[in-house]
Amino acid sequence: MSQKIAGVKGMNDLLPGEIEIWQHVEALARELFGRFGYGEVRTPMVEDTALFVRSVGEETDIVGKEMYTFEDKGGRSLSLRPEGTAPAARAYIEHSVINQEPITRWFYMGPMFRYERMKTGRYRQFYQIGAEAYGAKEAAQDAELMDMVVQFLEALELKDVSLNLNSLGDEACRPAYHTKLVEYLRSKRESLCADCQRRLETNPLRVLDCKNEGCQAIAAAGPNVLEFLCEPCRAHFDDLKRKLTALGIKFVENPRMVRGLDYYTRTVFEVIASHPALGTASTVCGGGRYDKMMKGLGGPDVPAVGFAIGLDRLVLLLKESGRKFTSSPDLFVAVADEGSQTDALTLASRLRREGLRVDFDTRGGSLKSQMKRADKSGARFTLVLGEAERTSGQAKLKPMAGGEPIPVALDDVAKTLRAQPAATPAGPA
RNA sequence: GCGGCCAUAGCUCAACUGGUUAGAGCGCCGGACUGUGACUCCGGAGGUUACCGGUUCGAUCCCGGUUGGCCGCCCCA
Repeated sequence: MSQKIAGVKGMNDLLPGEIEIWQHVEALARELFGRFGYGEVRTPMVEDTALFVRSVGEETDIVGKEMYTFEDKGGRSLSLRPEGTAPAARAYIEHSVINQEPITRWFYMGPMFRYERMKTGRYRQFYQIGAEAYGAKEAAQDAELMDMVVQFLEALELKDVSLNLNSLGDEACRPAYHTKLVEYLRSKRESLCADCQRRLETNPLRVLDCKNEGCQAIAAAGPNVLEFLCEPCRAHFDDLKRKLTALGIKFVENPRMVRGLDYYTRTVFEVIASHPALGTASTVCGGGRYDKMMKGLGGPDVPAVGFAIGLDRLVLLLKESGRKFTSSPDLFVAVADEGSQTDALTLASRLRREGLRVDFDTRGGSLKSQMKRADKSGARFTLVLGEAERTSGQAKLKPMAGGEPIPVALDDVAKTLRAQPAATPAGPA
């Protein structure tokens, strides 16, 4: 017996029955983002490793220990993309888009890869839908982007989500805050948890969102990043809050929210969904402004702001909602006798050409078994084709939810079926 | 990367402290009803008990390893 081959750990198959949810979310994103003027881009899933090292940051966990990095046969160091912002920026630079238009709005969707310990809502191949706006440093751009996220989540009918907002300042004010924070945390070192004592040296900002109660109290009493913002950063943040309010977008100002990627300046935001099905994977969207990244990658000095939505987590929430996303056939064509199979196949073909969703059991078999299949398919109507129908040219549309069969000419099936009122949701007990 | 829990049919789960041929529900296939699904009844297929090794007269059960899944930490979407 040959060995069974299993899928790679942390990388999942999506089959019919579940894929419809993904398609629903993706279709909605394309439609809605298009309304906002965002165009879709597709970049390769593999990039030069240096792209991520220079943008995401060498010291981040993502680059430091989670990338799928390998050498190709030409000796190049390549990596499976762990996120989508850097590849999009690379494409933007490479195609000199800045010289063609002053403002560019892009979105993308597709798989990302991080070698991590798996959990609910966290996989090694996971999917993001992201958007990036290049060329506008104004707070209005941040606000428009967040409006798009909010409208997207609303359209998905997701409840219990909250938008967290913060500003990390820029190169003019962040260093002073950083120094002050480290100074303060050092003075409280003995009271911090073991993890935070380590973070103090590696990534002091991370102490701010430690779950430990003692650390939270210490962080809350420490220097507030928002109080260290320089005047331009302060003005930008205030402007953003005013515009969000004008848009009717509720947000929570959270001066202790930090993000794991190095490229952010000024605005950072997260959308948190509180649902038990997500466990600790409650962040469904994260984003922010990265005004310095383009230049850092050797491109033009172009400001940018973007976000990424975790599609896997959205799908988990939609599964929990119990909503149905599958669509059923309009008609099932059943064959009464073997001699009618070719005509049935031809009929099904014609009706599909006319736009109907038609199911048909190509194996034939007893009429009873075909009826069972028709029932299971969820088809609205079943049409039985046999010798009698072929000679008379007349058949019946049997409503699977119950009721009287509707006489129909074989030449008129699509028209007659479309004229039928939608099935009544109410059924007998 | 660290700590803990778990793995039996396609799915959800049984099988007293180690003891004959590993069961049920759902699903699937067929029949009762030979041109009509659902409800009911009857029957059938489907398992190397995740994998490898050990202890034992005997292992689904005990032990070790591997792989995979879940939870917390870390981190993030």
